[in-house]
Formats: sequence, structure tokens, C-alpha cells
Amino acid sequence: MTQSCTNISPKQAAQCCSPVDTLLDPELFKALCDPTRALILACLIKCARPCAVSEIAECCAVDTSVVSRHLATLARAGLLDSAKQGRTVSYAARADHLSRTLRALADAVDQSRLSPAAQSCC
Amino acid sequence: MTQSCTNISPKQAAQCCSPVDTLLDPELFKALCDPTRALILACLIKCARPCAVSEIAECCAVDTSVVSRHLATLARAGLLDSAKQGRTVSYAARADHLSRTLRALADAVDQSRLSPAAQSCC
DNA sequence: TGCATGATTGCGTCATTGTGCAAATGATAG
DNA sequence: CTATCATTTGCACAATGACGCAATCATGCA
Repeated sequence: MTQSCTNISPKQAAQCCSPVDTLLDPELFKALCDPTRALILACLIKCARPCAVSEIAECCAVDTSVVSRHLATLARAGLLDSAKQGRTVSYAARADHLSRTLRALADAVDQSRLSPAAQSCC
Repeated sequence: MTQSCTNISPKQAAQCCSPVDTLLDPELFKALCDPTRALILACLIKCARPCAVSEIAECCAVDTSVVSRHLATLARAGLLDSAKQGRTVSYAARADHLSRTLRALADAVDQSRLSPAAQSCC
């Protein structure tokens, strides 16, 4: 590890690909940045079982249609699984996937901290 | 651990406080959900050193004033440290804080998964 | 076949936010 | 004191997104 490698510019860093780049995914955080969605996801994580849309709607103060849209958004981000049975649709938190994703990002951040300016390309 | 405790409704879960509730903080994710901000933060994490605003502005395609605002947002969310020296302001990623926060959330999620419907209040 | 129910979608509205430009602020050098 | 440089702030504009209501779709039941 040389001195020159530990003191690169942000511009150089931008071209220097690291796991952080892909794991720090704005699309994932976009799903989590809304208070109503965060509440819904927290409920589903704590329930730890598939829940129907109407059931989930009871835990927040917005219209069922809004809840439905939020659930679709969370599912699209990979945070929920959905299953249709009859006319009810159940959503369940993908808790394992979420915690693994968070840990992977934490690992990548720590990696950059320990070996700055990833020697992968500088 | 009884059966009745592992099958609560989302509404009950909402009233059941868990570390997930506070750690799944929309305010944090709001800071991370913008592509430009994510890029800036990734750069600072990879640099692993304090960088001036003008320096950071070189790594993304928006106006310096926009970068300045994004940096303020990230700092307000606790993701960056700022230090003023003369007329230049330097921002540095709080990588340790970020990775600790992510791991704490991952732990809370796993905890809910292993002991559903936190026995803390149900 | 008709009707009720759970979920989704279309649409209009309102609030928020990302952006660029210009002006202002703060600090250093001549 | 004035000019210059780094950063921030004011302002206007456009895009995005959350929301409620109503209509629609899909399924189950009489």
C-alpha cells in the first residue's frame, strides 16, 4: 500500500469501482425513504408471516389503495414476497434478504475504510 | 414462546415496539435515495479522507451549488463530517457510523425473524 | 348468472425536492 | 481596501411522488 494510493481525488475515486458502488443502490433506499412504507415494512418484519393487504392496511392511516401501491413498491425493490391465494394477496417481508443486503453494504464500507481507494483499479 | 405470540396481526405488530422501528428510519434513507447523493457518498467512502466541495463537485455532473446542498443533506443525516478551514469546507464520510448503523438494523431484522412478534410487549 | 369482496389502477391534486443561475457571504491575497 | 476564490443561499421551474376517490379487475359465493 503506497502513499499515492491512499490519497486519490474524488474524481479518481468515482472511476474506481468498488462493491460500494453497486450496493449503495439509490433504488433500494427509494423504497425505504417513505414513512408509510417504512411503517409497513416494520410491521411485516415484526409479524414475520405473510399478511393480506386489507390486514396490513389496518396498521396505517392511509387508504387501502395507497397501501397496495406501497406494497407493490416494496416488492419491486425485493423487500417483500407476494403470493396470491383466491382473491387475497399476501405480502411477507424478505427479512433474510434485507439483513444480508445491509451486511454486504456494511462490509463494503468497512473494506473501503481499511484499504482506501480500492487497489482494484488505482 | 407460545403459538399465540407468533401469529399476531400487523395492527398488533404496529403497537409492538422493536429496535426495528427506530432503526428503519426513513430520514436516513431519504438521504441515500437520490442518485447524485449516493454517488457523492460512494466517492467519499472510497476516498476515505476529507475532500473539499469543489473537489467533490468534479466527480459528478451537477452544479457546485447542487453538490453543496447534497453535502449538507448528507451531513444532516449524520453520514458526513464537515470541517471548515479557511475558505474551503471539507466533508468526509462517517464510514464507521454508517456501517455500524447498517449492522444494527440487520441485527434487529434478524432478531425479529428469529423471535417473531417481539415478546417485549405482546 | 348475479352479487359481494379483496386488490389494483386511473386520474386529479397537492407537497416535496432536485436543479441551474445569479447573488450573497466569508476568507485570503495583493 | 479591493479583488479574487470557495461555498452557500435565494429564487424560479420542472419532475417526482404520495394521496384520496372512483372505477375496474379478479375471485368466491348464493
